Amino acid sequence: MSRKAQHSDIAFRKHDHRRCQRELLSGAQQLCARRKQRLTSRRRQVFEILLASHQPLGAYDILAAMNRVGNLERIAPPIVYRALDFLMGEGLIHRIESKNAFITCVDPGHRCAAQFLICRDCDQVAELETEDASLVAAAADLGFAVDHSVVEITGVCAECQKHGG
Amino acid sequence: MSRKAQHSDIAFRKHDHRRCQRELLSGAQQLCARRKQRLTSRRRQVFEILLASHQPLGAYDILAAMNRVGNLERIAPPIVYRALDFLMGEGLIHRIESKNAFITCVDPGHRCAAQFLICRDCDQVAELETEDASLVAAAADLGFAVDHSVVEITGVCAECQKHGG
DNA sequence: GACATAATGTTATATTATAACATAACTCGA
DNA sequence: TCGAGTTATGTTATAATATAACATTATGTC
Repeated sequence: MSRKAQHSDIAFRKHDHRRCQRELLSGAQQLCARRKQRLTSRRRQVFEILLASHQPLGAYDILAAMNRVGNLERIAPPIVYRALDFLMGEGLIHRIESKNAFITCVDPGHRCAAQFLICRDCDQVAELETEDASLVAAAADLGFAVDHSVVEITGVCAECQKHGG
Repeated sequence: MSRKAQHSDIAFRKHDHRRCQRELLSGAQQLCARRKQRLTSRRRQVFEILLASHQPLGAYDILAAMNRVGNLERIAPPIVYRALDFLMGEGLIHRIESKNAFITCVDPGHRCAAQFLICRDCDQVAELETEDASLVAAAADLGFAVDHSVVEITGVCAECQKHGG
């Protein structure tokens, strides 16, 4: 079994999510510091909301979480979208196109195109970082210069297959 | 060079688009007839608008095209979305998630997961039908049952690289 | 033709995302 | 430390995408 597979199934296995969160947060802080980018409190707030979630969240879910904190402020959409743009720009989160949602990157800094396995039952997402050699080859054949790739596989994870029937 | 590549680059090469359209339309009619599905005039209208386009179109672009025909009727969004749902269900068109847009399938009936190369300059899309073996293997490793896959590669096609600089 | 079903039409509204501009906060050199 | 330039945040309004719910019409079948 490949390293990728070991890596990939984090979302589909029990693990210490608390620790996972702490590590990703401090990793993000270090990464931003190294790049002279500012992980401001708003940006961190959005990042932490995503970290705390086991599922991808829509921008308005994040917005609701921010407004739910019982305080007086009423956050508006652009604030969330701007924080999301920043976090995506730094590779700290990914956008799941087929769900209009966002999720933390399991391995920021490691700049390889991500691929996602999305369970339509439990809504969890596993991030892989395999590379599709045949697709890369086909693109090269056509002289197509790749910028960005979206690979999102929807289905049912092993756990949900057991339970769901 | 593989069959896929010969197939795939249709969108990025000169070809007889008229003939291409005619063939896809009659193919769609035959396919629906065989399946006892009704390619009604509304559905065909939407399909033809997509066929006539060299680019993916948003639902509201299609809507505008339908309302532009100088006649009195004012079509509303659900009509378009329902036709799109039908056409997707029959595999006659694809949805491009990263653009919220729709495009005709170059090879309906051939039920293999499609992959797209999307030029961000000219907005044209090449449909490939390669299969990502490593991803399929990774999914199998995890016991993940694949339902549907979205593979969308954005970049710049060969033609636009020449012109654009 | 009468019934059941499928498709279309209509109205209203939900969901996702951004434009445009005002204010505040940080940075850095004088 | 002041202030000019820049970056980030806040605010308001609205654009773009998509669906719910229900009324009407068309189609197929007996």
